Amino acid sequence: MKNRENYFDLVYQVVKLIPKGRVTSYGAIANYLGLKSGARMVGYAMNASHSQPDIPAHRVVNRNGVLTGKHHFKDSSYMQEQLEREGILVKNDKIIDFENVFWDPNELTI
DNA sequence: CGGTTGACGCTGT
DNA sequence: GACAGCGCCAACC
Repeated sequence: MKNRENYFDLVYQVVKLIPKGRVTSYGAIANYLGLKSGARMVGYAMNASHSQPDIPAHRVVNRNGVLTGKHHFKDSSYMQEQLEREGILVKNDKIIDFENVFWDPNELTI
């Protein structure tokens, strides 16, 4: 049994904490976990989230607010569909008012 | 053990 | 403002 799940779990914990109607970026999670520049690792962990149906990966986008990982979901439109379902408007695979719906794990301390 | 890939991000031009 | 290149680190071949 590898401890790698522990690493992914850290990402899962944060993603689960994302409030409804909010989104965050890979870099924000990486920074919160202290992984710095490990944004790619966060995305990699998300890829393993397929074993964790409780992981709202659709709430995680890149720092541009673009649904870069939508192609990894069951359906290409699944990610956008879920976001719109929570009141997040998506246009051209990009989140509208991204900075408005953006949620940073660092706010937890505020 | 070495090279490539990747749901990213930043800096430079 | 758009495009290209580099870095960062774990997983995969």
